[in-house]
Parts: sequence; C-alpha cells; structure tokens
Amino acid sequence: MSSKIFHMETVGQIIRAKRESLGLLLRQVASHLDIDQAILSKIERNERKPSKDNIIKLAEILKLDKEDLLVQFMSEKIAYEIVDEDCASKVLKAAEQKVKYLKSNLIKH
Amino acid sequence: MSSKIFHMETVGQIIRAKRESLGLLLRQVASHLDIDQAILSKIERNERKPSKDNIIKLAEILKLDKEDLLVQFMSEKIAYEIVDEDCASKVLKAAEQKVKYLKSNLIKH
DNA sequence: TTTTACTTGACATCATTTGTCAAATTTAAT
DNA sequence: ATTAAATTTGACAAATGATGTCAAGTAAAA
Repeated sequence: MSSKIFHMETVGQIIRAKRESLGLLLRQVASHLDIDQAILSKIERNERKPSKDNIIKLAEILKLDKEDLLVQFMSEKIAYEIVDEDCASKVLKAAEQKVKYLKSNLIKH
Repeated sequence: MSSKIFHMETVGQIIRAKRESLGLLLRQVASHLDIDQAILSKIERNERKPSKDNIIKLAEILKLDKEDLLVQFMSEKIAYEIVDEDCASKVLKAAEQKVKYLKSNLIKH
C-alpha cells in the first residue's frame, strides 16, 4: 500500500515562488504580461484566474517550462469545474475517450 | 490487441434520437425546458451548447438517465476545451490528481 | 398545395472574464 | 519611528461569451 503525498501547488503559488526567487517585482512581471500589477497580485493569491496568454508570458519571463505551466493551468481549471460533481471521475474518463476520438478523426471544427 | 469501436455520439445526437423515438416535437420538448424551439434545434445539431439546466430537464422529459447525460455533457465540454492541446492527456491526468486532492481536503471555498 | 415541423440568422440580455485605477495596507530601509 | 517601496484591496469599466427571443425561411408530410 503506497500512498504518495502530492504537493498540489497552485499555479499562483508556483509563479509567486519563482518570481520571488528571481527577485522580480510584481510591476516588472506584470508589465511583461501587459496587465496591471493588481491582477498579477490577485493571480498569485488565487483570487483571479490567469488567461492563457498570461500563462504563456509568465512562463517566458519566469523561465518556467511553458508546457508544464499550461498543464498546471488547464488541469486546475478543469478540476475546479467538476470537483463538485460526484461523477467527476467518470467525466474525466469519458473526456479522455472523447479526446482520443476527436484527435483520431482530426477534422478541425 | 483489442481495439474497441466507440460510438461517440454527441449529446445532441443522443437527445434528437430519443426525442424522435418518443415521437415528441421540438416545440413540446423546448417548452418543458422553457426555451425557444430554435435553441433546442441548434442544440440537437451541435450548433449551440446546452446549459446544465437544459440537460437536467432534457433527462427528465426524455426519460434519460440524468447522471449519464450530465457525464456526456460535461465530458464533451472538457474534450472540446483541450482537444487542440498536444498535452491534452497530461492535462486530464493532472486534473484527476487535483480532483482527488480537492475532494480529500473537502474545505469548501 | 397547404399545413406542420424544423432551421436559420439577426438581434437582445445578462453573466463572466479581463482589465484599469487609486487608495489602503504591509513590508523594508534609513 | 518615519519614510519609501511593494503589495493588496475594492470600485468600476470594457469586452467577450452564454443564453435566449423572434420572425422569416426551408423542408417534409398530409
């Protein structure tokens, strides 16, 4: 019986930690994202959700792996969307099948 | 090597098929949902997405299993959200972990 | 061909997302 | 302790997306 402990850092926690470790100010990072520092402050404290564009630019300036950060971001979004459903696990499994199906029939739109 | 064939009916296809098999008219079903039949027509042809409320009332009037239909609905939504990402599979796996984590730490909001 | 059912597109309304700004608070430096 | 810098907060605004109405068009059935 192996039970792993997961950190489950939020995107906000990840970027705050990295920003601070790089010694950057909110205003510096925010200006690279083209947003007000108020938003970035909120994003870091999980009070607001970043846009996809925010994430991409954050990965750039904070030297984080873009794909990793996007995965964090999107999975977090999905998790919050379905966590209140008791069929959350079914939903994810079904979604996996649908994605496979859609990708194999690569007819865009 | 077993490869299953999945139907992958959309929610739209499911409800149109069931409505027709019950001999119900768009206008009859739509009125039960409290929406214009135009919307229902579009939902059935995947031109518009149903709301969650639509789904619940559809399950009622069409005698479909409510949870099944909700799973179809939500998984479809998620699948379309991420199908264009090449890390779609990673996202779903990460989402599963996060859901587990969130559910185990059942501190609402 | 006339009626009935469905589809289409233009538009309306409302909620959510995404952002700005300035004042208030907190943290750090002198 | 004061000041200066950094962060946080809340009120607001604009843009976008979700959800719906309506009426005119098309297709199917009688």
